[in-house]
Amino acid sequence: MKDENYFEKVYAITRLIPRGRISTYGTIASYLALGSARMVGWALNKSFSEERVPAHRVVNRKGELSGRNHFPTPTLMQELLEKEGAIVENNQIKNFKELFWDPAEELDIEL
DNA sequence: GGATTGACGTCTG
DNA sequence: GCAGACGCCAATC
Repeated sequence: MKDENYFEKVYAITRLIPRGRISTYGTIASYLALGSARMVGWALNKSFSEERVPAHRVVNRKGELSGRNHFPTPTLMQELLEKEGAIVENNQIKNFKELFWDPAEELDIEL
């Protein structure tokens, strides 16, 4: 029973994302030293079956809602992001830079 | 057990 | 600056 699986780490980080904040696969992957951003996407894919993880707050490096197609409804992701104050246009977050959240930042505060 | 795919990222052209 | 190809690591077929 490896509780310390890489996807559990991703769950923790994704759940720690504050409302109105957004993170990226590469940042999380780099922080968790997963070695590949794809691992993050994979973990989030399982997250739907595991627990309620705000995966809609996690987007690719371009700030694009790449995973919206995997949501129950392709519009759900955008709806949630807009509801949290994010400006989504053309399946891409306009104020992505402003809403960008880094796990290291949160860790720095905890430390 | 091998080959392909996958919610991505970085490099080269 | 944009487009295309390769690389990552794991799970699924």
